[in-house]
Amino acid sequence: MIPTEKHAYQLLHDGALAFADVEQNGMRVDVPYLDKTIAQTDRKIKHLTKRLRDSKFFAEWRRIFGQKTNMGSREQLGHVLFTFMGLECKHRTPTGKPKVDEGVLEGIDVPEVQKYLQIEKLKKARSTYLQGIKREVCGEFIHPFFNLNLARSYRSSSDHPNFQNMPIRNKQMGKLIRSCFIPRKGHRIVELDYSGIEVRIAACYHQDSNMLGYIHDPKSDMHRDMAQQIYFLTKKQMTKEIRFCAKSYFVFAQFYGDYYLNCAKSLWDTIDRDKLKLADGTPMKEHLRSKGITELGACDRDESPVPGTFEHHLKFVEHDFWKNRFKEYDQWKWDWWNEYCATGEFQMLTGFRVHGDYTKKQVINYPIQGSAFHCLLWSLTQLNHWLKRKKMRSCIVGQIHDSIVADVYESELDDYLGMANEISTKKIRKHWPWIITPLEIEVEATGINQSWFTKKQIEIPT
DNA sequence: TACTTCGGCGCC
DNA sequence: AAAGGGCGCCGAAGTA
Repeated sequence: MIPTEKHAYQLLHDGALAFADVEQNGMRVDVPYLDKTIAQTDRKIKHLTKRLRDSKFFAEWRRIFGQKTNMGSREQLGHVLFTFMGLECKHRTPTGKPKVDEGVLEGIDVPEVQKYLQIEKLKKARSTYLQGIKREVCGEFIHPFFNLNLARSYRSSSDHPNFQNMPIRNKQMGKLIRSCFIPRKGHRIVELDYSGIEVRIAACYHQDSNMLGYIHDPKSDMHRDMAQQIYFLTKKQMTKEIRFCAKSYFVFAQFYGDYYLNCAKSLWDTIDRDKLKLADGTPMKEHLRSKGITELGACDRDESPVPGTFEHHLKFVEHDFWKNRFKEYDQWKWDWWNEYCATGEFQMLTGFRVHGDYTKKQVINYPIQGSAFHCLLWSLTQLNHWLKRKKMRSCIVGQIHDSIVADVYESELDDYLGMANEISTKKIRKHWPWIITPLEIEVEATGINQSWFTKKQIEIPT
């Protein structure tokens, strides 16, 4: 069956009804913890702010801005650093003002600037998350909205509060915020994720033979191979951290349409920031030096890269990536774009006919992002339907693009996981035969009555 | 006071 | 040839 627009409509209709259930279910909040944490964070911010205010650095700041002094203003901080202290401003925003973001400030060797960053992190936690959650608490639940009508890519979005951007990468911040969320009594929070769904769905479009090889062969690993090539490593020298860097800053960046200059720079900066080492402990920069690479390079798009620089190497890696390794994927991107240019529209595998004014990257990314999300949406809808039909105590409480968050009753865990696995990896492929790649899920769960922060990977019962 | 824009930052 | 895809929310600053 080739999906048609009618099926596409039905997907969103049923999805919207399922989301209404999810919104009504809501996520339980540990209100005493939330209140305690707001007060605590408040105190921390006040304390750190006072210390910064008493510094010589801030006296200078106040001398410059007088009555208008505002410690929360990055623009003012940038002015102090780049105009009055004479530091070189290397990065500007699209409107030409000095960039004063975390990346820039981290590279400035002034203790007060590092204090400022620490305060800003806490303010983000307080305003966007702690107070944002508090504002929406009703009883002891929040009921975030999940929208199907806002994202141009045909994904979903979430608001009031946005459930799809709760901190997790920064462990400290993740703990602070995710500890706010707890399961219902006698339940666990169970989160299932599609593994690499975008890569797999992309392959359903371009059908690149090398990519399909990677997806089908469990012993192969695209990110590991790219890490080895980027950093000149043998399999034995690899670490998880190195693989993660290659995956985030090269492979995914390339898939989204980035190019070697940005990739080279972020990969290079990460080496020092994360203190990357080989498996045997050799520092990464020392290793690269032994391979003849001593510096990043100018990263100026008007100058061609100099041999011996990391930038020059990455240009080669990028070329090899698209012209050798994944050349059929590369060809598909052009064919897909040209087809759009000729007809003014493209059709997603999930049946959406998309027309309008789009850039090349949008034309290439939307069908992949959109269809990948639609797999999640279809699975969530089926799973929700099953939970209701069986009158189970477990319920779905949220969704994050490629994952489903549920509040699962102790004795229903195995049934829930069995059915979730059945629907999201097997039934979906009967429903959509265009999915030519295997789909897999991973599951993380908290202990009974434990907060979302404590989730750990668990096995899916067979 | 109400609104918009910008820069920034959290997530996939 | 150009040069990071998709979201929502925050505070600062400017305008009406």
